Amino acid sequence: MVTQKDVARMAGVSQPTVSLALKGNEGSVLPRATVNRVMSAVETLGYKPNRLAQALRTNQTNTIACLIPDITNPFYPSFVRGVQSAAEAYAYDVITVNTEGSRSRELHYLELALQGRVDGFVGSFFGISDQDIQTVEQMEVPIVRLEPSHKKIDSFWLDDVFVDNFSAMKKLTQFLINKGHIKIAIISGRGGPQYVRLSGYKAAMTGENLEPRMHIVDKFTEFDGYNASKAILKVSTHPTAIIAANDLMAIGVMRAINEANLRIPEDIAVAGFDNIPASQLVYPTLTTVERYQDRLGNLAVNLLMARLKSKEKFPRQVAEGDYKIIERNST
Amino acid sequence: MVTQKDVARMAGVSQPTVSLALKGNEGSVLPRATVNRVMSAVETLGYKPNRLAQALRTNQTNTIACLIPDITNPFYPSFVRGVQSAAEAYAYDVITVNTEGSRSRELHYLELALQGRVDGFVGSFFGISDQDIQTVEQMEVPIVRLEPSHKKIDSFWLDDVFVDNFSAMKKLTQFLINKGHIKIAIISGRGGPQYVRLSGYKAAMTGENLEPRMHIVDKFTEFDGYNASKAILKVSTHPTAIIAANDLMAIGVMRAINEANLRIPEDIAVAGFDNIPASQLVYPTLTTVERYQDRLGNLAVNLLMARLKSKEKFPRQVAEGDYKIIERNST
DNA sequence: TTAGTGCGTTAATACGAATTAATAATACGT
DNA sequence: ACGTATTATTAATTCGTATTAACGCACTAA
Repeated sequence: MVTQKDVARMAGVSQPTVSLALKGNEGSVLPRATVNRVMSAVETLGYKPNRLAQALRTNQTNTIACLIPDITNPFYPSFVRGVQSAAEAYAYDVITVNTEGSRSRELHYLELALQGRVDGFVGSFFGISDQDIQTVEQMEVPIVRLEPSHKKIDSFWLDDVFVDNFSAMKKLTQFLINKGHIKIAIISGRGGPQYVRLSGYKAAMTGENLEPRMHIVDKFTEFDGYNASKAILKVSTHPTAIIAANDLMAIGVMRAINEANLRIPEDIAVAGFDNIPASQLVYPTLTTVERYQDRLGNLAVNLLMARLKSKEKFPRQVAEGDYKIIERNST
Repeated sequence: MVTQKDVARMAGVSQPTVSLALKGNEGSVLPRATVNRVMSAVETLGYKPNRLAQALRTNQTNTIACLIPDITNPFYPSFVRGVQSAAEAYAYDVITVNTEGSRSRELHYLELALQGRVDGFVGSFFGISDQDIQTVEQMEVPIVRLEPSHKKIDSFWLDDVFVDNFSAMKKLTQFLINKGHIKIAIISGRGGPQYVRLSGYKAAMTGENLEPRMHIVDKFTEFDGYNASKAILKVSTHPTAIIAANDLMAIGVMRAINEANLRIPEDIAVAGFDNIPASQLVYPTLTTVERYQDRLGNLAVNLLMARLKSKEKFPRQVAEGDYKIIERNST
């Protein structure tokens, strides 16, 4: 492995000179001639700085960790991609980790920072609750969370990016109401983002004096959506529209409707949430809500970098991401 | 940040003693009493070893890089997951990188090793061709590639995992032939794995004295499959089965068939390749080929670890992964 | 008493780069 | 020619850990 010492020897200077030359501080310190000599030695030897050594000395790893519950969940890859491409622009590396959404694993991976492996975190923290914020605050490591709504807490280390799931779902519901639907059911979970979406739905329905029809599920796969709608369709006065709190469940809903020999959207309209890749591959294509995860990833990294680059602490930042209702053929 | 020095001070010993105590080499060197003293100091101070310093000293980062063309391509996340979970078992971290399948980016990221950031590589190398193998060989860094077929090359650093795409596609074609199909078309690209699959199809067809009907595409999205089948369906003697070289295209094919008011599978059967999540969400569900990417990820990491743990060079290893035809409702 | 033998511990050093403080070299003014 | 300012370069040290060689001590055997 080629080191600065080797470069120094070849250029006829000392190691510190090489270090200075490489930093390229606007010709103020080193004369151009020396820099050139060093640079050509760097070139011919193929020197690459050892980032570990740099990190050890400077206390900066130029690496961030991206924590997500599950990379095989179709929602996350594009978030990760957004994170990676933004990080790359800052010359940062990204370590992506699956936490399974478990608190202990999340806390475990936060130790990466204590091991001096990463400078900060970006990601979706399911398990870490308010009581852990103390712990996190003590670590003094910047974290940017991907959250389902605007949360007000005090912190100098926790920033958030979020998409307003509440108003997104409210708007989606309103969209169906405007299409003339009265009997609109929702299938949703009770936790995290799903709770927020549920509230959005409720707000829209009660706002129009319509009766909410809520079907709560514990898990959120296609199968769960399928099962829930089986029950919904049994009732003779079944709804004319079903909203699922995510696309996977919505696709399950569509299957159940198909099997009941009803037509989509003529008999029952269906809408989902997330705009996963599969949503435009099903037939009919699924109306859903796009959250621009890649942009969220970008946004998150930008917030993180602001904190990493700044020498002073500053109060928590919260950035809101866009959403958009994608109208397709299922409504 | 708590260091060994701090622990040493508290335990009333020197830093090297702490280092030795932590290594825990079967009580041979240090007496239990000292070890205990150190350990309790570690505990109360919450000491975490600085992996950067360790890496600098030992020349081992306990980190591997996972290079893939695109994390948003549904084929890869489960491979990545397999890699991560296997690596975690070895206490290795994984840096996942999108290469966009470009040779220059692949080569660029291989430099991570020269920067002392990773111990080895796992992933799918599209761009790196035979002439680069020399370069790679010189780097003396272990690499495990995910390949579409068994490749014979000489190397002490390049291992491969592969699924036999040739026989998989041959078998899939045979499966359709056995169902009584005579006119079977294929939509495929010409490069990489798609070429291998094309060959498998051809072998099966000519083996049964059937005329291959090959439709070559340049890109492999749903849209490309859709377009290609538009052309196929125009002909009055259209095939009774269409195979697409991947699921995305197959789903495009299904859409085209739907729009032509033909039934799947009664009028035309459709089969894909990859078993992406969407393949069981479409209607009808898609017959396809599962390649167990997570296991491939595991396998790849195992090969890599074998090389990392061994002190001697040994000849290239090639491991074959399983595949399985998943029969669903589209055939 | 002396040399020898383990045993437990530590001094010293290295890893590769960054940084501070200091020195060497040169230029400038009188 | 001399002092001073300026510029170019480097010696020395640091980051946190691992490792080797060496040290000191207690104990045994002669």
